[in-house]
Amino acid sequence: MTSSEQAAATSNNFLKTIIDEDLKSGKHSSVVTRFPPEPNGYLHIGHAKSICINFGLAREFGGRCHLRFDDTNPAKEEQEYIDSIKESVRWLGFDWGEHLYYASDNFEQLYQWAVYLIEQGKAYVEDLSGDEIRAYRGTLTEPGKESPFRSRSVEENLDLFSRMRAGEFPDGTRVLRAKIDMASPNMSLRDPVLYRILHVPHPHVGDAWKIYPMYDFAHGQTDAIEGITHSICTLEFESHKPLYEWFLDNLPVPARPRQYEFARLNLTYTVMSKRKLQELVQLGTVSGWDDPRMPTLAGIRRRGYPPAAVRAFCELIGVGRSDSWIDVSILEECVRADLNESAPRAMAVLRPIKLVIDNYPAGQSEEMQAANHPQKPEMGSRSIYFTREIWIDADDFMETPSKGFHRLSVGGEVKLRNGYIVKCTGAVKDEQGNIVELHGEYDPASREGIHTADGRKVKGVIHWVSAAHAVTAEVRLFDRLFSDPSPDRGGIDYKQFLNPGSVETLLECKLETSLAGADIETRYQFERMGYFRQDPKDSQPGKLVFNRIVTLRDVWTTKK
RNA sequence: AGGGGUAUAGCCAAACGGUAAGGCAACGGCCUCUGACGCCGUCAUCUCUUGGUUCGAAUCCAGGUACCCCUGCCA
Repeated sequence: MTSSEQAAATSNNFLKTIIDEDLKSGKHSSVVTRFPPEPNGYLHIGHAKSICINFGLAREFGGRCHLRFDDTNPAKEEQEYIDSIKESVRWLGFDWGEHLYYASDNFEQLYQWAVYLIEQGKAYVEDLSGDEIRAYRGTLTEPGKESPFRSRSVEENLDLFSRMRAGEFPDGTRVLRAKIDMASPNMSLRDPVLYRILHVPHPHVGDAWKIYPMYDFAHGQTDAIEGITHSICTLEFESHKPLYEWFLDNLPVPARPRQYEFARLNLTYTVMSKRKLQELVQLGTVSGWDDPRMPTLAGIRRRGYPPAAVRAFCELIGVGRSDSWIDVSILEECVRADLNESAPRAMAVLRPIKLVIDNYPAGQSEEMQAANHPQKPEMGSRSIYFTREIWIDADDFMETPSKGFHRLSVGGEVKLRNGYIVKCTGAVKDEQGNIVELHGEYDPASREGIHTADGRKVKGVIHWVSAAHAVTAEVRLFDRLFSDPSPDRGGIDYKQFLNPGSVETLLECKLETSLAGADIETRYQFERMGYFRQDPKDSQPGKLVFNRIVTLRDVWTTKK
């Protein structure tokens, strides 16, 4: 555990304080939370925060966390989303055990409770149209007025509601409403809609229902049925809390859950709304929901972010109630911290230029051992090969070096990582003056260390790959999807901030031979270049494709 | 006749009337066969603001200010 994780792990937040007190006072004997997505899209990094909070709290306090699909609006929901949500939660490292639930499994109970409310004179069937309901609702500063249908008899309401269920009426013709207070300053208490007619099949319960409960009528009661003790949601549900409690107060529910709200995650340089993400997919701006540049869990998974790094990130950013913007670089830093520990090192040349070692015999090949991790000998080593012709990165050569550049230049020398010190003796150019090949000489006595035969220390160490042994691969370098820190700030079309250089595809990269048989899941550090993993969709044994997960920190190029 | 929230460093964030944790970033320096990693050090006389209570206030009280959420038959 790094010091940052330690600090974060011990750091307090208001939810832990509440649970701690509830447990100590005996209000609850154990904690039960739930992660309740609607299966209407793919999960993103913002959901990861909620997943980590809910499952994390349950884990920390020895309770349990349910996975519950809040599937009350079949018009938007699909089995595909149910499957992908389960997969993403598992990928993140959480397990709901036996506790997989669907709000729709409670539809009959919810219906009975609606009937109960009607019998109590606390709900009525509304015949007003949607537009009329809106007009009657009033505004933020003016009270609403009561519907003429508000005073229908219990008998008529019961009859109409059962006929709604039976499918007698077309969509949109009637709704069931709670009779609360049309003058409440809280809009959600102005006779909220409980049920609407929807002749739409449901992904989980099929075509059993023609009416479906609204979120507000389902959520709290479902929490109560499942025995949820702490129902944790985001801040925008705060104004629904009085309604959440109104249902619990007016219905014979088996338990009394409490709702608590936290601030949702905002990340810089990306967009998080489902609508915008969907638009990027539809427009073809990205290759799909799992494009490695997307903030979706499917995307960062494909990109290669380790789930443990995402968990560490969620722990690090904390839980509060103030609107906050987290810089993506913090997420990236968590990814680096994780990968630095676990990723085996390898050498790969991304923008190859040939270096011919003139004093090395043609046809000779020397096998060398390279450590897989500089600080972890237990991770072993692999063979690399030194030959007369090698590839080095074009970025590691400057004909006339700028101040502070300590890589290769004509007349200069560098250490070839895990190999020899080599001195550049010249650059070959084509007619246009482009450098096409470098020549150099090696020092046979310089295998160990970075000191020359005469005791000088070379400043630069660069990576390289034997030309005779290299395997060619495609490498995709990703950058932020947007060039602005908050592309979805109001007023301006977020698409105008799209970063045209968010992906760069390099087709002729030269990798060391050990990478030819690389495991598809293994994440590597290509030394000095960053962390990489094979693209799980596009990489094949004969045609390798690597994704750059994240760069290394680089003070040299950021300073320039 | 509006209501409900939130303000602590560049970004997060702790503190629960006892004298401003921690992380990220930044800036110095050390180490290094990755300009990586690691290590050492610096970084709020002060908590949006104005008053008040108190021996003592980021914490309590009163008044301002800024931002967020709420007028779906979405969740």
